[in-house]
Amino acid sequence: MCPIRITLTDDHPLVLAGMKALLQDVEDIEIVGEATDGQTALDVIQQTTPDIAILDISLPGVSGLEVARRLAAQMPQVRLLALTVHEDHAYVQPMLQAGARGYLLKRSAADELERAVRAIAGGGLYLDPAIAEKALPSSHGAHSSSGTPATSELTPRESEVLRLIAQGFSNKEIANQLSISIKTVETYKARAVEKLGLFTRADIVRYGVALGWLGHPAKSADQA
Amino acid sequence: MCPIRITLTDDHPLVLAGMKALLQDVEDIEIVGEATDGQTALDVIQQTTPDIAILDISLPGVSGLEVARRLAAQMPQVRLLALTVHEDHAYVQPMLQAGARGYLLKRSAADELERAVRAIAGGGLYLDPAIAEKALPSSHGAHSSSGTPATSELTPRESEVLRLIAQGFSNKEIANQLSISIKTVETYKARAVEKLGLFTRADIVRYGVALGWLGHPAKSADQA
DNA sequence: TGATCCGTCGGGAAAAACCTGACTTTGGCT
DNA sequence: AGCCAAAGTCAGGTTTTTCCCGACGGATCA
Repeated sequence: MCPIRITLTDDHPLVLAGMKALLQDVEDIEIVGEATDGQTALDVIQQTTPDIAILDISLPGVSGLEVARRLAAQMPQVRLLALTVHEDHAYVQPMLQAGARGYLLKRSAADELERAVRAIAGGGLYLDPAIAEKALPSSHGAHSSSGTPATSELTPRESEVLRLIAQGFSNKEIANQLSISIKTVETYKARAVEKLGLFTRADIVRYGVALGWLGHPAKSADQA
Repeated sequence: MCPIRITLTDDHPLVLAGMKALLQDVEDIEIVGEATDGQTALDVIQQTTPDIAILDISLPGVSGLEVARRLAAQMPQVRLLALTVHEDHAYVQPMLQAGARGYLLKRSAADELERAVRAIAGGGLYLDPAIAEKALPSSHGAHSSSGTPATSELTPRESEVLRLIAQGFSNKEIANQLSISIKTVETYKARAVEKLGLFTRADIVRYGVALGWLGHPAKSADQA
């Protein structure tokens, strides 16, 4: 039997190296590629066509979610294992809808990683126990045709504004950054919080934290 | 020669296991303890008295900074290597003042970890190149006598208010939470931003992120 | 060929934040 | 004992921001 071929993606080289060290000791697992950002991950995965692509969701540049969506469209045979610190439901669902076959938390036990890999390699689906509880109950049928079911389907503008708000920018500052009117910013914000059921700025910040918009000091400076 | 004895602390078991895997392959390095929270870290370190304690700064419960300060007071012979995602200057300085002998970023290359360990074990001080630049220029002479030179000497109240602001709460919400007048909250905020040289809310959020006030979705719920 | 969604704005009312100034208590210093 | 600085507390009044309601053109889709 040929080994399970895996690519790893995490924006922290140290964490990446750690996971690699963890996995490469295992007999029938082979690390065939690594990346520390979304674009590179896409490239590496396309070049190596691994059995499983493990990727952190919070990536600089192209986000993990974006990577997942593109892979689902371009290389559906590659199975995705999402690996992240975020256990918020709002984040799990989109990831699974984007085609992820597994969702593991960084706070998970180390041996869960191998377990998840084997489960997915065997064609299964593996969710961390902690999130499995949350993810399953509210589940839905299976409509991946038109695109977006319920929550979290913000328009790009809405999402952008919400992120900037979470980062502490005022409507005026956002208006300047995006070169639009304050009024427009207010509209996006209003529509976004309406869709997501958020009320206070603190809600928005929490949402942003869950989505990985914050907590990555070094990165940022993306949209222009 | 006896090996370098090390304890590891990181709140993500997976990351912890990864670093362990990275380090334990090295000849003269021995992992003598692990922890995933600040209190446990303190216990483990006190029990094992390692040569070097590697600890992530953003920890649930007792923060890494707090751990560093207590260790500096109780076990100065244990050398600390701070390991974190935060490369903000505002975070490096307090950590070094708290006695850390090294500061490494998770975005650092993997071999830097071993390098840092050896440097510190040899009695040296190791800063990640990326932060060394920032840390050194603005530096200071060597006044560790009275305590706090310039920044970050917020009163408890100021710090508390600033944290809540970073989390997105309005002055009014904070006033309610702390059972004080809005006006008082405004005063603390004003004094805090004055001391820290912050200007916009976004500045405050960034400061909070650097201090680990945000970015830990699952955790929180501390002060009452 | 309407309905709907997205991006874009304005006016005016309401809320929040900001600036200036002030009072009290605690503690150290002379 | 008197002095003074720092920390905690608050108010009045002005400025800024946000919030609510409404609107319009373009694209898309049935």
